Amino acid sequence: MKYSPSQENYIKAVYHLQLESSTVTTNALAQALDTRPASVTDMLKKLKLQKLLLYEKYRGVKLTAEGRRLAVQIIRKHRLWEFFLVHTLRFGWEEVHEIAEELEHIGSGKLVDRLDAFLGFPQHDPHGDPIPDRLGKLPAGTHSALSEMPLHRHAVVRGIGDQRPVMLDLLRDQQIALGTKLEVQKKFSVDGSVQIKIRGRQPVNISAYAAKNILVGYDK
Amino acid sequence: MKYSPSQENYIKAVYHLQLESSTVTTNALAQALDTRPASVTDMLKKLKLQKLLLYEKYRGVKLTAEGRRLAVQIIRKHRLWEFFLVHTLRFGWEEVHEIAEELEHIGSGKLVDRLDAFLGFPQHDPHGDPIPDRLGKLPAGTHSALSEMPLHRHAVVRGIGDQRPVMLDLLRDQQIALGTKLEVQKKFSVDGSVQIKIRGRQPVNISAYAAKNILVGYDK
DNA sequence: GAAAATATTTAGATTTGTCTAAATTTAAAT
DNA sequence: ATTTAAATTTAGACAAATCTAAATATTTTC
Repeated sequence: MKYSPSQENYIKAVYHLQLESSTVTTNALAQALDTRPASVTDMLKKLKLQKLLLYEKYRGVKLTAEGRRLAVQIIRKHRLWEFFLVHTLRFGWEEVHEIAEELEHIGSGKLVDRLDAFLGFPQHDPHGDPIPDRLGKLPAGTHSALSEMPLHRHAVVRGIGDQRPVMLDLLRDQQIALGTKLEVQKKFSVDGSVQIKIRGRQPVNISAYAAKNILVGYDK
Repeated sequence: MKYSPSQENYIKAVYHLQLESSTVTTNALAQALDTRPASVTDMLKKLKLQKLLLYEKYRGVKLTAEGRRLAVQIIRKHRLWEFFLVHTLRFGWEEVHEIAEELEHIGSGKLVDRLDAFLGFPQHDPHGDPIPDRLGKLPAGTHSALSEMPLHRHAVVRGIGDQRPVMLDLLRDQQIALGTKLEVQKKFSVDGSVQIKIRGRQPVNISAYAAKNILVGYDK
């Protein structure tokens, strides 16, 4: 199936927003896509017909398996092109996003796969974001900041960014150490803080700064 | 100014057709663009408003200087991407046209120029067609494909694109060699073949493929 | 739990690029 | 020089993606 750039942008936006809260609102989409809520409603109806997402009016929206598959392929293209722009064409990492927004809509699957091979199957783009492989799988045992974690994904603390005593002090206080298993339950967009759950304990809040410096790994 | 892919395709088509006969008809465009004559008329009106072409109803169409500039930039992108696909990503030369049709509409001018530099400023694409430089100049007079020649201009064979024995065999048969002086008398749009005249001989026909791979020089 | 505030959807319009069918102009043929 | 044929344009319609303004739901607040 072939989708328009606009449709692809909607699917991608839903995917990204779903990482922050599992069902996505019309307004959030309108803001992310720089468009009007009414336009979002219109498009959601079309995407629902194409079975790319589940949508009940006033109830928000979720991707179907097919929608997720599509989103991941678009993200794969985006990140591979960014890698290409920075490492092959020597663009600065700040300039590549906009160009990749266009390139990600180029159709040919063979093109992406050849590009992937040419680049040496990179696992992370220039911003540190993981690049899905041909089958949509993220690099195994990925490290990413706690602040970047999708909700409810089980993860293990693998490293600490800021290792100053003040930071380690905070971690000790919260009983977080290498190997601690946790999941993000909620994200507060006001200040970027996250609420995490560790089995057998009460949920606790972690500031945006700390969350950026707690590196976690997860499988699949 | 930013133009839609559709507008760019029209401009490109006019440019190519103008090489065959200096004013271009509605029907020829409809055929080239695989669309209806009525749609062509509609679009020509819009492109005229944008001053990309000169159009008087029933009288056919011609590019303005600005239209020509745009066409050359699109062709530049197309051919650079084709070169990239064949030489960097190792596609076969038959498969690249379709993908380049999409890539040529990517906006960023910086992207094209970086790509050009990365590829080593190639002067001809994998089909032997000349690649305009950043300023729209074709590789210095000396190397233009026979297929790109305007009618009745005197030229001299300066190089051969495809140098395989099968090609050289054809050239020997037609008594065409480096230094042969010729002119194009007619172009057949059906198959892209050209009729050439060499002084003291009968006119002969050269296929589109061969014409693209016979590189000729002419002064100014 | 009703009123106020916010979020979402509908209704109707607009723009871009396309189409079909009919009308008109130009070119070709007798 | 008419008539016929071919090419081109107009008129009116349609789908995609968007918008504004108004109507309706939902959520929040008191």
